[in-house]
Amino acid sequence: MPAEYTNLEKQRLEKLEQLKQKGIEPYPTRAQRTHTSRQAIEAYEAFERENLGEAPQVILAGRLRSMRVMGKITFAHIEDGDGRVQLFLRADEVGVDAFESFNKDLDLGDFIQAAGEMFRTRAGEVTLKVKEYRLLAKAITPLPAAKDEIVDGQIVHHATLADPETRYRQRYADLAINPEVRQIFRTRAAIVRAIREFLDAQGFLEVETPILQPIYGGAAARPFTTYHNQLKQTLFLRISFELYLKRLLVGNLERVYEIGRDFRNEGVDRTHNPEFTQLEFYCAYADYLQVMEMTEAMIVYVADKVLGKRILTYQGVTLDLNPPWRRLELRQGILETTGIDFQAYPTTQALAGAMRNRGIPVDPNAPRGKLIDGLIGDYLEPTLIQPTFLYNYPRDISPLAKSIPGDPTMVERFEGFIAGMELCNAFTELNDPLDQERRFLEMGRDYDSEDEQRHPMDEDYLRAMRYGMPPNGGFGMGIDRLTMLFTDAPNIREVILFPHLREREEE
RNA sequence: GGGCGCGUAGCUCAAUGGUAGAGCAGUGGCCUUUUAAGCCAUUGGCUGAAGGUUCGAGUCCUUCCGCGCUCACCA
Repeated sequence: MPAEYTNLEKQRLEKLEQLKQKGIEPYPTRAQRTHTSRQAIEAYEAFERENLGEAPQVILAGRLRSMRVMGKITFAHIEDGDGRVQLFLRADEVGVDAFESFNKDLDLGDFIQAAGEMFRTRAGEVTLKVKEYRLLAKAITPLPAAKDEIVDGQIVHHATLADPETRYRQRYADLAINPEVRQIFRTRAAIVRAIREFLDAQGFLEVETPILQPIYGGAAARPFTTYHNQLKQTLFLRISFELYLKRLLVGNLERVYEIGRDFRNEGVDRTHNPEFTQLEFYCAYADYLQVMEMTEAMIVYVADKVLGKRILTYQGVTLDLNPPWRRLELRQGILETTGIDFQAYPTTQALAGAMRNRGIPVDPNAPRGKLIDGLIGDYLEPTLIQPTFLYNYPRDISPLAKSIPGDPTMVERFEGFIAGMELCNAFTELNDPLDQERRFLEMGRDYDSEDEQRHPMDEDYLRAMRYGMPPNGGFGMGIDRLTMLFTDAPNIREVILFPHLREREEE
């Protein structure tokens, strides 16, 4: 079904026709460029500084972002990957026809290349004096923002694309006109790069494990389901990497990590997207306290590398990433925020009673661990603004973590919180195959009775563990949320290029 | 899924139930150092969709679609 063109698009299609009639190919196959905008400006400044003989001759390429036609001369700006540079055209230098065509046939948003000599205008801007230019690609649809200026190197928008729906659905347009959006994704890439550097330097091996899995596990989320036609097999998109990465420890790979996509068929909100990027690493012979220290070191390494600072502002709040982070025992934290010492209420009923006494609503179907988890989310998590490790969790919400010696009800697990947001989750990994089997069975029983969601028994994982798994510490962290912190993004969608939105009927 | 809010020109936004407007960009002019260039003129709308109330609906009511916030859900 052909697109319905707007009036503005029809005008541009007419210009396209006029160009063709003049023998100008609106989408030539090849382009030329000798300098980026920044390189050209730097080359000219070097020429000025060092009194070189001749001003630099350059060919620049980029997108036309502004045009000021003033009779026999025209000023314009093109934008490329490095920034913007001004073009200056004079009818008597480019030729009258080419000059007229530049003013009439080109539009904001078109890609062009321009050749000439760099100079500095009276107003002081380093500018390309165009001898020749060539259209590289005609834009039919106008970019949604048209007016902005550059003040002290900062782009000030006077009109912009603000509607979040359009920004996310047409991210290409958002990126094309909002340089700060491009910057978010450069920062995101830098974060991932820095994490790799940090882990690689410590002898970790980066691996890739299956995304399509016959049995999902490693987290408590509902999965997406799919189907392999030829194998006639139902498959799940992974909800975590954990069980596959720990199999690798059985295989004598002592330190492994993976950075990749997880998929969870759950609600969508400010901090949750159905697919998100996760880092998980597993480190043989480490426990959760060592992982805690690694976490601090890694985050600080990334902050130094990416931001060049360890104190950042997130949504108006100053956050200090300098280690050591606050360490707060979960039991103590819940006691302080709710007045409930869950250790004093060892059964679901006793804990539920204590909660009701304090006016805290209780889900009658929730087991004890879920009640405690609820207290964390509702009362504790919002108070954890500065980086905090919450540690020692109840066993029954942590089926893959190892018990604390001498306390079978609790496990060696911590979660890292910043800005009231859960950032990471780690534990001393359970490596006792018999205990693990018991936990799986308990979970199956639990989920059978209360949850509609059954956690499948992963027999191959148990078999792997029976071969012997070294004691190890494991770690998981959401890259999207770390990027939110580092880019001061209020919403996870700001840091995902193409966030999932409900499908909309077009036309 | 519940509650609240929003949806008007390409973009950003106006418009007591009474003729749908502005700025920007677009179009036509003038202009040889501008930079949100300026000046003159001017095009552009199925007001998210469908019903209803009314003499009359962008505005009130109902349903639907989409987005945002929020609650619920979410080891």
